[in-house]
Amino acid sequence: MAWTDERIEQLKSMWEKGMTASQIAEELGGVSRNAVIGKAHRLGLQARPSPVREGKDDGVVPAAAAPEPRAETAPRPAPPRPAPPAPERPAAAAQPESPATPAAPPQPQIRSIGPGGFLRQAPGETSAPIPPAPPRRLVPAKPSPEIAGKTSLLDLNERICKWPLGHPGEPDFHFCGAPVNPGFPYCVAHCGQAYQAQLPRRDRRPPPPLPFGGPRVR
DNA sequence: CCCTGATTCGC
DNA sequence: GCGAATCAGG
Repeated sequence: MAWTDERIEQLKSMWEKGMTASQIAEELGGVSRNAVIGKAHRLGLQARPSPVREGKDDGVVPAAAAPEPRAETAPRPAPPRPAPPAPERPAAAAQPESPATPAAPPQPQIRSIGPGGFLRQAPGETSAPIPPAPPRRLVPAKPSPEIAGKTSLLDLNERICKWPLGHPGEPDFHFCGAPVNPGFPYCVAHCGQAYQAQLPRRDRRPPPPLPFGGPRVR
């Protein structure tokens, strides 16, 4: 797969967005993680925090030695961590006890919950509109108990057995999940089922009689 | 083991 | 220039 201008642009963009070389390689397709890394370096893209980094040029660095800052080496920029801004929750509900504020008046107001957790205003209510609820943190849905601990479709990757167990649509449908026989999509046992040597015709077991007597002959 | 990026070196 | 092989840390 050639490094066309377009693919190089994609690589630059994804690399600068902080995607890992593996992710970029998978996204581009047709190239390995190493190819992406090699190309990125040849393009002079900014180095990323690497587990290897230093430690090879200095054969021996006593821990007590003066920490020489190595002016030659480019200053190591902080990793571009896209720190998610902590959503500052409007502290309306978190009001600490305020002496000047009397206890909240009882509000047996009947409200219903709209989609997304919005409080519906009662009909005819004259107060200011209720501000929308703050965005809620999304958490992964719990898997159904039938497939808890089983290998689901989303768990599949190149190193676990993809032999299906059960049938799609059934609540407990899942996949084998054992380590694959390297180079195959299945584990050794399921490779044995998936790939069978073809026997000479005379050695093949004749098919069992069909339960309904076989196709009608006229 | 898995992952990561850096480097090397034959092509 | 390319990228597999290798290294080495997390």
